[in-house]
Amino acid sequence: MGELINWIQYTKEDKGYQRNTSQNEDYIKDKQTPSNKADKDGLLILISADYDPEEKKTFLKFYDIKKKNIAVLYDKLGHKPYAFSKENIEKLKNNEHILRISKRLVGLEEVVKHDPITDSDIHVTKIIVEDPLVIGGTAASLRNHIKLWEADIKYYANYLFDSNLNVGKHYLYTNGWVKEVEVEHEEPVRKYIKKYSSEPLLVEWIKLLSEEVPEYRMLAVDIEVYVPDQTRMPQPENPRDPIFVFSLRGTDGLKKVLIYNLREEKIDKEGINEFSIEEFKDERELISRAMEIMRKYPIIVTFNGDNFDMRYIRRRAEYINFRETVKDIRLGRNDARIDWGVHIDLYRFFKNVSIKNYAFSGKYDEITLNGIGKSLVSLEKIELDKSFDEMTLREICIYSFRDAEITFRLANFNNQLVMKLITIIGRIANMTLDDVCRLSVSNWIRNRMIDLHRKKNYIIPLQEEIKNKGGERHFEPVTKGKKYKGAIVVSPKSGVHFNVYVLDIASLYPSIMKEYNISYETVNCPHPECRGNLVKGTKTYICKKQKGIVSEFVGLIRDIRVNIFKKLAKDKSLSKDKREFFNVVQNTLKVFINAIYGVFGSEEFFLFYLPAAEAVTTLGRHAIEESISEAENLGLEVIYGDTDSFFIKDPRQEAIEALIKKVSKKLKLQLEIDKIYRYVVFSQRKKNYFGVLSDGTLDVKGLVGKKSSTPEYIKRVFYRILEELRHITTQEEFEKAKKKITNIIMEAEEKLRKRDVDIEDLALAVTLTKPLKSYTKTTPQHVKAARLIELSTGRKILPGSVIKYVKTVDQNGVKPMELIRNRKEIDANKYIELLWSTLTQIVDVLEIERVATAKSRRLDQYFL
DNA sequence: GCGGACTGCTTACCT
DNA sequence: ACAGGTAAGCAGTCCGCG
Repeated sequence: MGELINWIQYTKEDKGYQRNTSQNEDYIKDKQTPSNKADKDGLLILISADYDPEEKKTFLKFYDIKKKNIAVLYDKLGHKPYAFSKENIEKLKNNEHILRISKRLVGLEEVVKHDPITDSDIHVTKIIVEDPLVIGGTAASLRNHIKLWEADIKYYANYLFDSNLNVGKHYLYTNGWVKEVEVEHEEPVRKYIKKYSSEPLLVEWIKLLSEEVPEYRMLAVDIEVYVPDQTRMPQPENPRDPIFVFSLRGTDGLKKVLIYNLREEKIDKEGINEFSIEEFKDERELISRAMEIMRKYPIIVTFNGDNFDMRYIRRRAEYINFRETVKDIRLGRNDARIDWGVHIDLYRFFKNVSIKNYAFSGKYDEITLNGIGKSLVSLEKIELDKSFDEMTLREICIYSFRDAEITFRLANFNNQLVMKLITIIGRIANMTLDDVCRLSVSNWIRNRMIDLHRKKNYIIPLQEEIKNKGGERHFEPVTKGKKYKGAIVVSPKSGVHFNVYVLDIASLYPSIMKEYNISYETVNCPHPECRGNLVKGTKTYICKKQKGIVSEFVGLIRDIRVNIFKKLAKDKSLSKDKREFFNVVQNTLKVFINAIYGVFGSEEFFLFYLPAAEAVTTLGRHAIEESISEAENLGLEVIYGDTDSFFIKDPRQEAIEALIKKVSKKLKLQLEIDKIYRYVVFSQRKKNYFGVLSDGTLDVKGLVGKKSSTPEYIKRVFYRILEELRHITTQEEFEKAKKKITNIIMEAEEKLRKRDVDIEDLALAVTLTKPLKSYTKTTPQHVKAARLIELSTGRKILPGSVIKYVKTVDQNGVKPMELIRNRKEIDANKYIELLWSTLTQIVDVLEIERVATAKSRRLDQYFL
């Protein structure tokens, strides 16, 4: 391995490990405080772990804060892979499958575990083996032949849980061991640690989450492959085309393009000062040099490197008999990891819906380098109007470097916000950074739940065991195909309403899970004495004796967020940077809190239990119904409600305060004023309205004019109308605005009729959500358009791509944007209909009417 | 053979 | 591979109609 991994020799020599059966022995020998804060010698942060199949050991990857390198440490505890069986030892000893693997069997041990479902201690057999593959991963593995518990947890994850290690935590290295280290905290943090000193669990979390996240040394990498005829994309699994460009951009200021000059072209470097160019005469030299540079960086960042860049490098090197040079790139089925550090694939990270919607509040919608770059760091790809064949190598270098630059900026903007996020998620989930950036929120939560089970010595139940608890479904879901009934939506009172307060129940579902002790083991628990503790309107009962593991976890992280990190984020005695950091922490906690209910309500989730999920929504419906009726008792007028929030028209201040008190007392839930509208406009449709908030900002919900698929032209008319409405403060002003709005509509319609609109602005943009082949039941318009693109250009349209098409007068009725040649093809009437149907949603309520039919209409035939 | 009523599919949104 | 509820447009089907 590389020169940078200084400590590997300490550990690799240490082969004579002993078997250690005590599963809870600390890796950490003792606690230590660094004598001097400035001296960061040996101060490490755990960021990753993996299993070395040759050494048959787990190794840990630490980020060395001072050296800004990776330190690798191999296992010294003699930890071994294992799983549990409920058969007793004697019986197992003679089991044919155990006999079959006896050579790789380390031992069988009887251990006591707590079974959360029966709430009792049970004796199980721990099957300890030499190699994780004995447990799972091959056809012959034990878990495919005998019933095992905890047999589908990655071995290195197991290792972290059992060794009491936590990803993202600081450790101190001395004499071949790492020790847990007490890092210094700032005064406000210390204050909280003191305040909650009677709750050790809470203190642990405060400490863990407030530790500093280092500034990582990283390198962004992007490669280009030379494909002679542009018709095909380079395929890593068939790497017949040469890699000819590596663009590299590092946090230390490195800006380099390495190019294999396969055309023997004189590259014009004049005026390029953004980066330097290194030329190579041979592809192998290029790859060697690129790998040499890459190995100097502990963190490699790519955009889609798992399935393209890193994979192609490895496969191509193998293809040209150059495997040795790239053997420290390890390809998995769906990922590419690097032995010398951590490879972060930003494509995987940004694709994650929790990241997209919660961490970045949906600021980007297209998951491409261009789309995300544009939205988050205001840098776009260089547009290509010709193929590499037709470009000079100079042009290709500039093009390629831009990609590396965007990737670099995505990883580095806002003080490495993305890396902070990944690290904090790693801390909360106790998951390696490699896994955090590749896996979804359900895996993050699963990982932490497994850790919590281990720490409580709970055996993790099988999905079938949870299902076998039984318990019926009590309410038919409203939506066909759903598993259980969800939230309620109260029909809006249509019309214009001034001075409207929106109240919402603070984190409704998580609060319910916490307050009502909802967890897979506490809902329909085994204790006869809890059977009377029913969820209203159901036969579901909830445990009164034990605190549920899920409930406890939600409660804990919710408390930490609300009581500590939200406050730290606003603590003026802290520096701006610190406050921002704590704000990222509290937002990351929010991601978890928001996702927990959904994850536990998902059938695939390993702790899914339908009666528990149903109990949450049932209690949620009660909560909002009770809140609304309490509001009405206080003489408040409720004009709309959805799930956890309701709208009150022109309320008395005291009534609101009284309501908040009442709900807090009666339901143990916190009502909050979410927002106040100067006015809000409802049609009769649910989840569709707009309003102007007290600070004058426009708030549009659900209306067609807001949808990403609506043509730009119609959107613009829509927002122009709303802009007219935005300034209105009184009923009288409404009347005046109506005239203006009518004019806007008439003008827009006239332009459409004359087809006096840019074709691009008429495109509907609809996402293809699955492969073209799998639309068998119907052929939606965007599918028709996508097929036309494939037919005429030969380009393959993949799921996730946004299809832009226009409505035409030909027999298809649609045509992809890029194939339109003539304005005459456009079906103007369809667009006029579309315009009206979009605007109806705002205009209806304002009593602006559309009178004549499309054909006979003239401008003066509109009236108010 | 045609058109309206209806159902189902698909997407994008809200909480 | 986090949930359910709602709106809207369109595709496809059924049914009545001398």
